[in-house]
Amino acid sequence: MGLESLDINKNSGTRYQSQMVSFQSPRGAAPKVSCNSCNMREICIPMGLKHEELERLSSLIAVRKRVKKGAALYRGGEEFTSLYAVRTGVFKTVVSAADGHDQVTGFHMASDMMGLDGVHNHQHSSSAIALEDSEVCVVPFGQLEDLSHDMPAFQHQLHRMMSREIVREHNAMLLLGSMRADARLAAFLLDLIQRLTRRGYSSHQLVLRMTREEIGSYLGLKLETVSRMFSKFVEDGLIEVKLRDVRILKPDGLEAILHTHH
Amino acid sequence: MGLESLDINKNSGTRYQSQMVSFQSPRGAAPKVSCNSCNMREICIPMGLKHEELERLSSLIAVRKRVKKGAALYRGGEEFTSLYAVRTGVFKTVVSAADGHDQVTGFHMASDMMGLDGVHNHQHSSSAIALEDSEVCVVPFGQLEDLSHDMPAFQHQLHRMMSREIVREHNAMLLLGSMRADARLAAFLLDLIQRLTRRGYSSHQLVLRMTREEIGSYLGLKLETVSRMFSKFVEDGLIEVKLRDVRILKPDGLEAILHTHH
DNA sequence: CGACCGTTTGATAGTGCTCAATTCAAGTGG
DNA sequence: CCACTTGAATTGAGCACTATCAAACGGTCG
Repeated sequence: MGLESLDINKNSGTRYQSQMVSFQSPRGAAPKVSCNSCNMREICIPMGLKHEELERLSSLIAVRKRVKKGAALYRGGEEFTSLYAVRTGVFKTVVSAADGHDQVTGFHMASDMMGLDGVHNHQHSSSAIALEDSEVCVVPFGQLEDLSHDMPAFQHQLHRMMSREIVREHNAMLLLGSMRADARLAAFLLDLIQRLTRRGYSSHQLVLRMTREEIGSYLGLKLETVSRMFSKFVEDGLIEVKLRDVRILKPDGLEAILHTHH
Repeated sequence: MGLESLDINKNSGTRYQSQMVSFQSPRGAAPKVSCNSCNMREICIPMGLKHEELERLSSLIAVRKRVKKGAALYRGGEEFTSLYAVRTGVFKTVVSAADGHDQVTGFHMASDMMGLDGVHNHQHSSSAIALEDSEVCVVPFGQLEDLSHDMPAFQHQLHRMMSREIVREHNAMLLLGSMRADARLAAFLLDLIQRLTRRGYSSHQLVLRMTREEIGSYLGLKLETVSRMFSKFVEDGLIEVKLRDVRILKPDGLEAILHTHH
């Protein structure tokens, strides 16, 4: 199921992913960037690119940017200039309805791309908020298009990323349009675990970086309902929950919920 | 609100849009294609392109394809080779859940693009079904990428289309995640009318090309609920409904529903 | 004309929301 | 260091909304 998500323990070890940040540079500075040495290169933009292409991509991504917890990387309505690849930390993206009420459209962790919705109309139609102190790679979109002119493989990679976003949202629509509360939360947890596992984290333990309310907003549920579903899963012995800490005891049990009720 | 939709009367005149098809060619044949002479060129792919660029695009789109009512243009799982621009008629796109149960992800009318979800993984992740006898322009994606190499404006146009799809789905998520049944249907009707108006059709009258069940699938509601909401709008004097024929009496009244309830 | 599909409408049940109170964790300031 | 504050999460009770089951109607097309 194409959902989005949070962050978690590295295997059963330390809680924060500080080990993923190989160096700390002065606040707000622009550290030298190399996609070659980034341990997300296998699943980030560089995926499948040749060495020379990777070099040129690195030269493009000259800037990283730090975003403190609660701060916005960009906001709806602002001019669109760049895409952003999450390097460390977690973000939520939210769209605002006419009445000012927000809805979370995704959670984004290391290697995830943000900002694609801004290409149309050259302004962001959503906001990206850091759920913890985070760092992103800044990818100027104009230069990205220039670069892709004479690098077909790279151009195609860009198209695949945009298409993946579309597929992901199709799945989100399927979830919002046809699943019950328990199935929504089960799908959410399974998606989360899957994405974390792909990044080398534990496949049975995770730390939620977002509130129950944010989960509910993403799943189309109220925060009380999310809390109740967590409690139900605990009662059924499927998971263990201590606030933001979640341990998956029976992944198959969660999987089964997706197929119950139609 | 970025929804999707059906088809309708041309102003208050004839019901079908046969006048939009300037010539009829033999069944299954590949009629000569010219974006220049297509009356959708202002809002289709060609939007904003210069004359020379338009010529090269036309040469790319050498084939049109007819799809009979109820038939599939493509199905989930099939190999992805081309994008499709609706020329006449209406389509629905549907994704299938693991349990075989479907969900409509969009309705597509003249000038709308379909198939973008197939770029990722090179296979279609949804199906496109014609809701009436229709015709599409076939756009081979590989050639489209080739063409965009040396035509920056064209490349950017492609990116904007993909981004627009993402924005549209964000709005669909907002609808599915936070609106009540009446607001969903009101948003659906308003989106429909807006899209039809942009294409030169009446701004207050339309013909639904899809069933109540398909509308419900798209809006995350059961067909009975859709029917009841129609009846409620009629009672309130907002619209007139005679099966598939809908007349919008008070657009502002529908608009107001979007803002009621929080 | 009859069969069938789509639509409408009614009665009832269930799911998730609303409102409200309580617990818990993590600050903050005296 | 503890009292206080604040924000998040849990839990309960009642209700609103939508789904479900069922029946009847209507339009279309063989």
